[in-house]
Amino acid sequence: MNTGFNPHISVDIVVFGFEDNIGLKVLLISRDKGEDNRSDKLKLPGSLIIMSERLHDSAQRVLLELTGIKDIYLKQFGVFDNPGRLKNGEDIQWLRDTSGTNVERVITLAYYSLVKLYHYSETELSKAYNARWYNLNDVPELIFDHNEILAEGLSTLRNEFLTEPLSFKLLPGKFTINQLQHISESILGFPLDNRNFRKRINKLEYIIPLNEHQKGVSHKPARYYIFDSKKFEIIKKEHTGFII
Amino acid sequence: MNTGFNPHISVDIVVFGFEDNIGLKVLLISRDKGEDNRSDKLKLPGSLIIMSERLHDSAQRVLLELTGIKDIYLKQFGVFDNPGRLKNGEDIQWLRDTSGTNVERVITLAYYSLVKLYHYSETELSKAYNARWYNLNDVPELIFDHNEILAEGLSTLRNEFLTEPLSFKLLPGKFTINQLQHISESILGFPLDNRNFRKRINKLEYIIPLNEHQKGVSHKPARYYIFDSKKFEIIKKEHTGFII
DNA sequence: ATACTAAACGTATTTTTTACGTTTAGTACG
DNA sequence: CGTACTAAACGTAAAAAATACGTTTAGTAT
Repeated sequence: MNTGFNPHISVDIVVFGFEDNIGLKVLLISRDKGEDNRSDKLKLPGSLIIMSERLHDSAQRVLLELTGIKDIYLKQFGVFDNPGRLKNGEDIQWLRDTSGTNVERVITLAYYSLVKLYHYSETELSKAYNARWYNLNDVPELIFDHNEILAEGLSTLRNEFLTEPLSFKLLPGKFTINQLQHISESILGFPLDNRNFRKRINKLEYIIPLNEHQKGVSHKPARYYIFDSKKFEIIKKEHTGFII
Repeated sequence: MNTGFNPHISVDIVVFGFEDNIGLKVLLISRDKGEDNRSDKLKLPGSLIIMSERLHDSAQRVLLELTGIKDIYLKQFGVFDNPGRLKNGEDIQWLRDTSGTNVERVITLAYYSLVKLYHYSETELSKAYNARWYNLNDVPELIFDHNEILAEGLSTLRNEFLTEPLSFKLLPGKFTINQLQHISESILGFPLDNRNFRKRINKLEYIIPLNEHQKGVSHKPARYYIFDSKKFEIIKKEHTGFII
C-alpha cells in the first residue's frame, strides 16, 4: 500500500460559520506556513489525497491538521477538473514543493462544511497557517480556482438550505427563534417577516421549545429552542414534495 | 501532453430513457466485446479518463463510442471512492487488460443522463458492446459498485426532478399532458390526479399548447404541447422557494 | 418611576391544494 | 350508418397554506 500523495486528486473545503449580527463567514488559510506572513496568498483548506485515503477522510484530515476542527458536517458538492485550473506557475511550483509530488493535472473534489463558529475562535485555529474567518464580502483573490469553488459552495449552500435543516449545524444546540431567522435571512439574502416566521417555526414539530430563557439581556428574554434531528428524519420520510 | 489513461480517475454514466406505458429504463453494456456473449457481466457505460481530458468530455466520449449517443444531458451527481470498490479480482484484471494501465485505486465520477429513448432503438446502439435498455426492475448484478451507482443516480434523479424540468429531456419535442403525467408518476413512484395535474400544467406559462392533435388514435385525440426552456429560465429567476 | 429594547403574539385576506364524476372526439365494427 | 369503445378534456366547492400588518410584554438601565 502506497501512502504518498495521489498526484491527480485533491480535496478542498469551503468551511462556513455564522456570526449573529454579522452573517456568514468562510475559513481561509495562508498558502505558506510562517508567523505573520499576511502578504501570502490565501486559499481554501485542502490537500492532495493520500493514495489509499477516502475523500471524506482526506477532508477531515485537512481540517484537523490546519484548523483543529474535528467531526463536522461535510458535503461534497462539485468536481473542479479544468486541466488549466492550476494556471499560475508560481502556484503550481508551490504545490509541487509542498506535496513533494510531480503534480501536473489535479482534479479537486469540493466540499462545503458548516461549523459552530463560536467553537473555533481564531486563537484556537492553527497558527501555523494563519487560519482566519472572513466575511463573505471581504474575501480577496485566492490561488488557483478557489474563488470559483467558494462561489459554487455558497450557491450550493443556498440551494440545499431550502430543503435541508442546515441552520442547526451553524447554531448552538440551544437557540432562539430570532437567531434562526437571522441565519435564514443571511443565507437567503432577503428579509423575512418575523411574525410569519415564528408561526412557521412553531408549526414544525422538530423544533422544540424549552422552558429556558436568555438571562441578563436588557429586554424581554427570548425562549430557547432545540432541534430534534430524529423527529425531523421521521417527519421527512412521511412527506414527498412535487413541483413539476 | 500525455494522452494515455489516467490510472486513478474514471467516469460512469447512468443513462435513463423513458418508454410510455413501461416506465424508466437504464442503458447497460456488456463488459466484454463480442457478438452474443450475453453471459458476460453487465456494467454502466464508463471509462478511465484520458490524461488531459475533462470529465464531462470523457463522459460524452464514452457515450458516443459505446452507444452513438451524442450531445445529451449529463449531470454529475457523485463520487465513488471506496478504495475497495474494485473488489473482484477478475473485474480488476479486466480493467487492467482493457485500459492497458496498471490500475490500483480508481475513483469514479458518476453522471446521470437523460435521453429521448425512441432516438436510440437497440438496433442503433453499438453492437460491439451489446448496449441494451433494461427496465429498472430487471437490472441484474453489475460489476464493481455499479448497482450502487445506479441506485444513487436514480435517487438523485428523483430529487432533482422535483425542482428541475427534467421530463422534457425524456420526451419528444411535442408531447401530450398524459405523457407528461406518466413520466412524473413513474419517476415519483405514485399516481397523480389527472384533473389536478392538467390544471397545474395549464398554469405553467412555459408549457405551451399547440393547435395540433394526435392522429389515427381510436379515441379523442390529445393536444400536443411544447416546453419553452427560455421562458422557464426567465420565470425561474423570478421565484425563490423557502422551506426552513 | 421612567425609558429603553428586543420578544412575543392574532386576525383577516389571498392563494394554493385537494377531492371528486361527467362529457367529448375520435376509431372500430357489425 | 349507428352503437360500442377508448382515452382526453373539463369545473367547482372545501380545506390548507401563505401573506400582510401593529401592539403588548418582560426584562435591564438610569
